[in-house]
Amino acid sequence: MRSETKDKIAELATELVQQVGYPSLSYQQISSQLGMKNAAVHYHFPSKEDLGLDVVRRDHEVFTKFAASVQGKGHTEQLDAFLSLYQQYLENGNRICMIGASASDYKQLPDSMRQEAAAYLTEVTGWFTRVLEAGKADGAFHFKGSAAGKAALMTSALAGALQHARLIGNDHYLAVVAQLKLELKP
Amino acid sequence: MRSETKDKIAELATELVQQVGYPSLSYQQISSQLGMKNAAVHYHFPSKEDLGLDVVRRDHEVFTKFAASVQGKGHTEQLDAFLSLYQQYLENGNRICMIGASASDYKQLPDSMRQEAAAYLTEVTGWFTRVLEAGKADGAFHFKGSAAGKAALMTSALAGALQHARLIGNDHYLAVVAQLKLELKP
DNA sequence: AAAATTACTTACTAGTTAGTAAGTTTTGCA
DNA sequence: TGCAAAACTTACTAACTAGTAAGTAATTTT
Repeated sequence: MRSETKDKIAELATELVQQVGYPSLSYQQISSQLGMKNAAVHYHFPSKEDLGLDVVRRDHEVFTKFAASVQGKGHTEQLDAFLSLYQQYLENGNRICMIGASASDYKQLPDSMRQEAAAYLTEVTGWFTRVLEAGKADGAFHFKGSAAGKAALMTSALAGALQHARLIGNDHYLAVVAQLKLELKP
Repeated sequence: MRSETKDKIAELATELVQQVGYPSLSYQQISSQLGMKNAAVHYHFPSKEDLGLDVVRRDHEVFTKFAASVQGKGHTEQLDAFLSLYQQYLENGNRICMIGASASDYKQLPDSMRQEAAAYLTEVTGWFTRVLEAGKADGAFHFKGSAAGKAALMTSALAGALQHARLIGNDHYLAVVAQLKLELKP
């Protein structure tokens, strides 16, 4: 019987980080929202760094499993699957992605979280690069320059679009996605 | 003799918001760094909302003046001027742009700041749209789809790239800029 | 059944936060 | 020179922050 409470804390903390950021994440908010005491959260995650690191790690794992789950599928299909993953954040309370949240909170992050977030972003851009590269080879995608450059552009555009959508509405995100897909057409 | 102190507070607050975000901006940090007392900052900016709103307004004004200053120049030149404006953030302590900072801190922002940031972003995307549209008409730029869609993509990509550069290095931002410029070539 | 481990609660600390009220100094002006 | 307004300082508050030590109840292991 593994710790359900720890999972619940991590899940809520994940949502809160995507909503308000790591610095504004508080033990009080977590404990009250889960109907427990402050110290109970500290029991599972002694320090805030422990909690924050676990949050980023879990989100990283979600992506890794996602990448494995779409492996072998068509390149357009893989891209669409990623886009709908991000779109869920938008529709679920205008969250931003974990990488974007980590990057904007960067200066307040402990080193362990910085490194984990960097590894996460490196893996995502790597995945994008491979999908784009392969998609170009089999004629599914078209773009100028290197796959790595295009991947860098796309990841940053999507992260930025999620954030900008908060300010000027979800249509902005949809417009960015539409433009990206349009430009990838052969 | 206008208030120099108020300007200095606003300037430091601007830098801090771009570094650590609005929620982590503290009167204590500002006052100690400027060699004054907490209450002195409150004298000029009674509430944190007053300060935060002024910070976004001033940054908005900087952009408005920038846009006016490059008006009439070549479209490629205008775009390059904007890019070097952003690149200064990167080189000056890995700041992120005010709009990106506002968007990621959105859930913690008072309404006045949300509205000001939204107006700011609307103005920036509008400026981009006009520059792209005109640049396409005179053959300086090439892109598929609408200028508005391309503008949405570019603003989000640049904001996201500034943030991602914190995690994986400044080369990421440069790669995104290079890709954007490459794709705009006729 | 006893011992030990897990999962908490109670109660607290030291530090930080925005914000305020009242008093003081500095500055500009008549 | 004297008055008034501007620009502060001193001293404080209430609320919040992460974190801890000690105690308790439940569960698991021996």
